[in-house]
Amino acid sequence: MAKDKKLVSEITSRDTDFAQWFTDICIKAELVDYSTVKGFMIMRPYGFAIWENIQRILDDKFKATGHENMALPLLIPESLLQKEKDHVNGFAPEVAWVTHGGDEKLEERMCVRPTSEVLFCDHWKNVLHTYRQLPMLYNQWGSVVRWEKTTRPFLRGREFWWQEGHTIHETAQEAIDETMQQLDVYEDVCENSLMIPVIKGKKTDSEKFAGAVSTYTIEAMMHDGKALQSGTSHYFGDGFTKAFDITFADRNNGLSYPHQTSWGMSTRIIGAIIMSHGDDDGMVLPPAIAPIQVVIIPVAQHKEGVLEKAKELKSRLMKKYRTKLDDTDNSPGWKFSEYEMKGVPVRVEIGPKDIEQNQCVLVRRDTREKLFVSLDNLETELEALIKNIETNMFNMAKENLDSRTVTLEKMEDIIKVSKEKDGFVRALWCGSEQCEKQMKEQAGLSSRCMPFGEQGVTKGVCAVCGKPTDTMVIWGKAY
RNA sequence: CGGGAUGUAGCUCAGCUUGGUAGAGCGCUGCGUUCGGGACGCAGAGGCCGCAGGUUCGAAUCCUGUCAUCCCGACCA
Repeated sequence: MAKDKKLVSEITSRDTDFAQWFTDICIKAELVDYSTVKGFMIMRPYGFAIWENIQRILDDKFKATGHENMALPLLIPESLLQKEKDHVNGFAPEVAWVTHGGDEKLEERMCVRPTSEVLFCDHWKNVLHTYRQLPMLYNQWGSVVRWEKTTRPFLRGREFWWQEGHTIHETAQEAIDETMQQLDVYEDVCENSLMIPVIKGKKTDSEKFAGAVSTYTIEAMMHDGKALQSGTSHYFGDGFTKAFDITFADRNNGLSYPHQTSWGMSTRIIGAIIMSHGDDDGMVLPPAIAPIQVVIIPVAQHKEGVLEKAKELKSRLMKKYRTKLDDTDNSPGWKFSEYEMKGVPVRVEIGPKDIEQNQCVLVRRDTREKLFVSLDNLETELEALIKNIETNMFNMAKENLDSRTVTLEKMEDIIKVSKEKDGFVRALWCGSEQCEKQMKEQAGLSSRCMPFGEQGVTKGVCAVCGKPTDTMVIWGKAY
């Protein structure tokens, strides 16, 4: 059969309507369901299993770098939210308010946390006394609420699940190092576990977190050329700790304000996985986070010996992989499509013909290539195949990123290119908010980040106003 | 928050113009035949036609209101 033919008619073709394709996958692959409250999604077991696997990887890395998990209240009294001026201005317009307890009106209304900076500050104020307690390296797994006007599964919801790391440090430098370290953790997880290449950099002032001194980001490019912020790390300096009057006895027996960070990654990353790797037949999941890594499909399972052999393979593979044997009475063709839609990295087919020849068929999800493998070296072949799949997934995503990134100098070229197709534009910027605004109005592009490393090193003039500058910016359309 | 559209079975929708017993496909249940790319036959279950008023002998259908959802813009992890 033709390789480019779409197998599953229920999924809209990716090139026909990318947004609809994405929604189809979320629903058909049973990742989420809509709830009766707009913007609040139900994460179904398969979708949640993906999140659990991501959580595990992140959590291990947080623990390895000395962080501890804890849990803070869901509600924030209005007076507490008000304490840091920039922060409240940024979040107040989009919080949900609790005004009553039972039938009784509350003395002070409380918002459902949109993020927990002020809660951590309120806590630190009580427990921090001496430099000997620093740093405090905390993380919280939970959900937050932001009353968004438009919502989409994973990408934007009124409630979303995430982790938020919050730390305080004795010195500014220590906090800055922490900010960078956690950004590197996110980069590592994206590139080495999720197989999504990212661009690491700093946000411009207009794009930074409300209340932060500086915000850092990893930006990924989706298959349609749009950007998705995949993780952020903020350096707060002592802005919050001064606003909350958090002090400690320092090494000279004076009172000092600690320096603070926060960093987060959310279930939005699942959207990034879908939109980076998926194709017309459904998801393509990175093996590291796939709830099912290997699915065994018996062919003609009613025939003698087939199911027994399939079970035997399952018990062998279970030792190393999350393995599922589908012995329901759906047809093999139905099963093929089902697990392709769900993005299972490797399918093992075993039927009477295979058993005769002591072999099985391995089919990789990313390329759909078939491999006939002797049952004697199944494990070694499978291990190599999975490595190969991971490399290929990263390379494909990288190729998309590279081929859709252009470096431009003149505004007219930027306008022209951004009208033709979505992608990243590298262009110099003088640093003024005015020019950033103009880029948005004329070319429809927002600044994604000022990239680190080689990407950022250059000299020339601002693409908008022509002033000399050495600040490179990645511009793009964002989700 | 502005502009547009849509609410009928679990899902996708037909029926509404011209009022008169609630429909199809897919999915679901049961039995049988199948099984190497979403198999087939037969039998079944499933509905407050978004909600509230009104007109009428009679409303899914006409009128008014209301709620919800989706798309496009402005705002956003």
